[in-house]
Amino acid sequence: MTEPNYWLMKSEPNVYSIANLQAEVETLWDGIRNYQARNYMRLMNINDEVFFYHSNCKPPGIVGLMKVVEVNLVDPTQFDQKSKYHDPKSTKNNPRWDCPRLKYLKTYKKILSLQEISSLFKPEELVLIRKGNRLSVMPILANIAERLKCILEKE
DNA sequence: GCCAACGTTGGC
DNA sequence: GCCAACGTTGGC
Repeated sequence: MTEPNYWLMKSEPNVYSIANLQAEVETLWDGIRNYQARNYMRLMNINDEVFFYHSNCKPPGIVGLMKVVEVNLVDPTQFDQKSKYHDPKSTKNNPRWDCPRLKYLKTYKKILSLQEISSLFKPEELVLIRKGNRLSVMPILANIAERLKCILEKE
């Protein structure tokens, strides 16, 4: 089995932050409208671990850890006419968008900034630091995930 | 605000 | 299927 067990997901903290997740404990990771990101979410398994990345803030970086608790749930926002994620082409019988439910595990004491990540890893090791990467969900190889956790958990 | 790197749309 | 035009993400 070469299926990935670790992931990284981006969110803008002014929209949904690690503190919001900590307060909620669990959340449906809805609103993803990119097919590649959706397809990665479809590969997720229960108990996979997910790094929480704050984007579009200063500094951007990894701030916490989550766990997958449910997979392949229909994203309800696609049917919500008031939602910015409403998709008129999606039907109840054939929904286009689905998502996992994620559970809060921890907030790291210190953010691991994109700048630090870029200095510690090579672009071929992490999709995140490849130039122009716009994916909001991406797989992390197990050995890279272990290195990330080591760095994040010390101090 | 700029721009790189895609993704999406729609005419043909 | 091609491709031009346009939209989006997100770091800087």
